[in-house]
Amino acid sequence: MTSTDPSLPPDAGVRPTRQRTAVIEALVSVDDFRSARELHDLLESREAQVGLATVYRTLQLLADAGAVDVLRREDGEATYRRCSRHHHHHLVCRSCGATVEVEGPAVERWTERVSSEHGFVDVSHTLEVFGTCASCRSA
Amino acid sequence: MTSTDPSLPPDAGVRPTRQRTAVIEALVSVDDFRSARELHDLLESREAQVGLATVYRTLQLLADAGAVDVLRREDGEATYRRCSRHHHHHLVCRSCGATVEVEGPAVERWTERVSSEHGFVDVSHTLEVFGTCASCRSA
DNA sequence: ACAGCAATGAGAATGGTTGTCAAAACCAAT
DNA sequence: ATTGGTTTTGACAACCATTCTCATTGCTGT
Repeated sequence: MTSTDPSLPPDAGVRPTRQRTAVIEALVSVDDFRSARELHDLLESREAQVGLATVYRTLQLLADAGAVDVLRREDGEATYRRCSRHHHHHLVCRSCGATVEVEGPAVERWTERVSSEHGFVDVSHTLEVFGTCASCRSA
Repeated sequence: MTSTDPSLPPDAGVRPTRQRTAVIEALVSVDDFRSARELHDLLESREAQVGLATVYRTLQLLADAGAVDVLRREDGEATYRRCSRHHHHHLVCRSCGATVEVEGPAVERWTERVSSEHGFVDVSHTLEVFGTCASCRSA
């Protein structure tokens, strides 16, 4: 099997199967945050034949590898999106779900400063911005 | 603004019952994020006799009123904490769960700027910082 | 081909959260 | 106090996302 798949990490013991490829392609084609069930439905409509459990497993794999970002909706349901590898945040339209990746050096600095002021080490952070995008505003 | 009165807002139709008072007192006594089940267990150990469903309902009520903050753990479970009413963020120790409320004018400005740059309106944001606090570091 | 490990699928199990609904508590006005 | 109407509660069922189980299948290197 040609390991030309660009999205799976070249780690040992991880095989690029038909199912995993299908999940990744689904993620690439819809460039928005989608839940596992939504992705599974999409795959079904494409006759891709992937079990729901496998979708979950693959998403977890990708999330651990840092290939997708995980975002929780208000109700706690996890959604996934293929993302660039460098650190960034999201601007999410709460109406249509459109997302924009944004960087915030100021935020990174602020996080650093505040956490060290309080004696916290080994810090990470989550930051998501929700709003109404331009097209949804006029619509 | 910062009413330290641990009571419900004087909105019409909302009654300060024994159960609601108990939930609020539990929230006040443990000044950390706790899940509904954890709070329910705590109430039971205090012989407070409050049904789990009522705990959920009360927490939702308080969250809607802005009297408590909701934070989701990694696994998606919702946790609640009594908080000051003004806008702030949290510094959370991922080892002991201790939380510090922090303010970030720089973050607020950045959020404003970035969202308007992308044509987003009516924006809100979530920002949580996770790390290891000083006492857990030395322990 | 063979052995061994990885991956899958189907369904069951788990667990947080919400819904249902009859009973109880409460408030206001007689 | 007694009514009458509304709110709240509790026990349990229902829901739903996620994980687990495990027998079966697929892949890989020898």
